Formats: sequence, C-alpha cells, structure tokens
Amino acid sequence: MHTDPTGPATTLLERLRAKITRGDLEPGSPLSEVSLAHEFDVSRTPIREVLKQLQLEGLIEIRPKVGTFIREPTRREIVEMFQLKEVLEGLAAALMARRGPCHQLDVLEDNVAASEVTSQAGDTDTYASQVQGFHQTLVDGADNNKLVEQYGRLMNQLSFYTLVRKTLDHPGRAVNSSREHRQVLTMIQNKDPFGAETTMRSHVFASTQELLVPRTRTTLSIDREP
Amino acid sequence: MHTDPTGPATTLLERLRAKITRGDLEPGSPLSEVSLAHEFDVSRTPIREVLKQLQLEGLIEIRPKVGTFIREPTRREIVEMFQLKEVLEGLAAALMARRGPCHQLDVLEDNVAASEVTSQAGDTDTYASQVQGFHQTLVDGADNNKLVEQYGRLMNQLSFYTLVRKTLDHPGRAVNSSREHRQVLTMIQNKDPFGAETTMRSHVFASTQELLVPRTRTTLSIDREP
DNA sequence: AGATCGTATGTTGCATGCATGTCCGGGTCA
DNA sequence: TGACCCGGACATGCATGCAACATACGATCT
Repeated sequence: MHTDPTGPATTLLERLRAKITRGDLEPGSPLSEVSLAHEFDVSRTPIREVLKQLQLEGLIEIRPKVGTFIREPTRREIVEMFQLKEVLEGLAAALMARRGPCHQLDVLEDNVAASEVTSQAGDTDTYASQVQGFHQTLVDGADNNKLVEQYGRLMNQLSFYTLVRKTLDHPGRAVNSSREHRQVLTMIQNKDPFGAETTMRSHVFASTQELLVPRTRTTLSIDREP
Repeated sequence: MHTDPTGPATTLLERLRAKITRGDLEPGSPLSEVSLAHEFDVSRTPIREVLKQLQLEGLIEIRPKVGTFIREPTRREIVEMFQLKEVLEGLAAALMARRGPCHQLDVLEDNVAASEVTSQAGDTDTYASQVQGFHQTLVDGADNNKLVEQYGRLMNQLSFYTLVRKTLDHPGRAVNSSREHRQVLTMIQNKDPFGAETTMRSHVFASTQELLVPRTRTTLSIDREP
C-alpha cells in the first residue's frame, strides 16, 4: 500500500513533488490531505505545509475550503513558460561559453557525440533522455545556482519530460535537434557567448515550435526538411 | 502592539513577506514562530506554513530544530540574480516591442518623460521610484504572467528597493539611466524586439555595474563622466 | 414534475499539546 | 586554569481535535 520507490533520504516536499511531476495523476485530480497523510504515513500538518509550497511552485491549486487539485497549465501559460525557457537556456549557453573549460563541458561533448549516433539510429527513447541531459548539463554548467533553481521550477511546471517525447516523434526532428546541439557546443568551445546564446535560443525556439504547432498528419512535417 | 499597516484583505503570506522585504529586520535576525504568531494574532500553524513558503522563495533560512533567520544573500548570489534580471528584463522589452501599443506603453511613455525631468532636477527620491516604475511597467507590459511571477520573486530576493537608492547616489548615473530608458522606449515604439532587448540588457548591465562595483569615495566616479 | 430548502458528509483552517532536538551555561574534575 | 559533561530553557516538528465552510443529495412543498 502506501509506499513509493523514492529513497528514504528525500524530503517530503520532494516526494510529493515527484509524485505530481511524474504524471501519474490526471490534471484536475483532487489531492486530499488525509489520503496523502495516510499514504506518506504522516499527519496532515506536514502535508499541508508541503501543499502550500507546491502551490507556490505552481504545480497544484488550492481552492480554499474546497480542496487541492493538480494544476493543468493553460496553453497560454505553456507558451509563456517556453518564452522563459528560451532566455534562461540562452543565458546558460552564454555563461558556459564565457566560463570556458569545466566538467560540464566534457559531459556536454560526450553527450552531443553520443546523441548524434542515437539520433541517426532512430532510438527515440535513448535520444529523449540525452536531450534531457544536454539541456540540464548546459544549465548546470552555467555555474549559476539561481538559474538552476528557476530553471528547475520551470521544468517542473512544464512537466517537460512528458512533452519532449511528443516532439521527437516528428520525423527528422531528432537529427535536426542533434545538429543544433552540436552547433551550440561548438560556440561554447569557441568561447563565443553571444553566438552560443543566439544559437541556443534558436534551438529552443525550434523545439518549442515542434511542440506547440502539432500537425494533423506527420507527413506534413516534410516541409521542414531541407 | 501587534498591528501592522497592511490592509486586512492581504494574506498572511504577503504580510510576512512584506515585513521581510521592507528591510526592517537585519539580515540574520531570528524569526521566532511564537513571536510571529503573537504578532499576527494567529497560532503557530499558519505561521509555519508561511515560513516554509518564504524559505522556498529564498527570503529566509530555516535551520531545522534551531530557528528561522532572515537570509542574507551572498555576493555571489547577488551577481547570479542580476544575471537573471538582465535576461528577464531583456525578454520583457522584446515581448513588449513585439506586442505593440498597449496600456503599459502609455504608462512607460509618461514615466520616461517624467523621469527625464526628475533626473535633471536631481530629485533622487522621486527618480528612484520612477525607476522602479519603469522596470515594473516594462515587465507588466510584456503580457507574460509567468515572467511577472519569476521577476517578482527575483526582486524580492534582491531587496531591490534598498539597492537602487545606492546606485542613484552616484553622480551622473540618474541622467545616464534616464537616457537609457528613453532609448529602450524608442526601440519598443519602433517595434524592434531585438533592439529593445539588447538595449535593455545593456541598461540593466550598466546599472548592475554601478551597484556591484562600489567605489571607496564618490569622487572616484568622475572617471565615468564624459 | 420541478424547484427549493435542509441536512449530511467530506473537506480545509487553525489552535493546541506533546515529543524531540539544539544551544548555552554552570559545575566538576583532572 | 582548562577541558568536559550535563541539565535546563527554548526552539522547532508533528499529531490531534475541533470549528467552519462548501458541496451533494434527498425530502418536501408548490
């Protein structure tokens, strides 16, 4: 019954947040304090504290005296968040270019090299996680903890993991994406902050378009091929 | 005794946040739950919920089983936050330029015109509030609520209001700042998102430099005059 | 039959009490 | 004199109980 696979060291906030961002629950589902309390084997008090924080993060909505519900971002909010994502990741690329060699740069090089192979092979699952790794490594490599925090919040709200998969189903997107990753990496290696930022923003914008402009049939995507 | 000037409609979170960002308390001051509960005439439970949220916002630090303290951002964190401020306000300028005429644009025009007069007159107090208004109006005018939220959090953490005043004490900064505001406004009026973003970021960067590079004597600032 | 009102139930909001951990100070011993 | 140990005061952490409100459902009246 009330058990979850997260380790015992993780805090209650992280566990509940994970439960929500994991996507197990439908948007709009009610989150009863008592049932959560029972599930996590604590009383309602710490649950309430956590829920208030998750509301501040934008993951849930607390209707006073009524109940707590999983929040469903409107389409408009999603667009807004992707605009933020673009500039935040752009900043990350610029900062990383300015910073020069570091551990994350090595990781990034390996990541890009590996994802080039994966994208050609058409292994969507693996490539999806590599994309995740690319963006996260980039943000981490910016050496700006506040950026990491804000970015993390944004990604949680976007439930990004669930969205990425859809994009990559578009034919040709993976190889395009991989090529753009390589371009960004080159700019960073060249210590060109402006170029890295611009290229990264273009990349994020392109990926966003793939997500936000769904096509009725996948064959329509050929108009984006060279 | 335990009364504060904030209206009765404001939530407890906002009241406590205001109490902290107001700057009444020294960084590092302890915030006892019981004293806060008594001050706001509630029990410890809602106070605890609010404190947890303020910790998430980065305004306070809760040392488990020890106490809660007003957080003092490190210099590094301040630099990090200003980097974020730069791209966020840059995004705001770009979005507002793309958006075209709107209520906030009118406000911005009035603001810039008024602050040009004020800066020449040397009325630092008034100009400080006008600067505040310029930046806030710009962010509001971007028509991106997520941006407004993130920006608001950032400004709270920066205790920006307390910092701005210092900058403006630098001779000549006010007129320079005013001129830069005018440039940004012009770019927005010209519907030039890229130009608006670039100009805005330069402006924010310049202001930041004024803040982060304190001089031992104010007379040293003459080397920045034309 | 349809609308309305009262009640039953489930939820959150908050106050309180107890358990637990931390920190500081005095007393003791070497 | 110095280090060490121990106990009390105070803080948080959490469980629980009660009150208040919102919602849904069913009986009742027209």
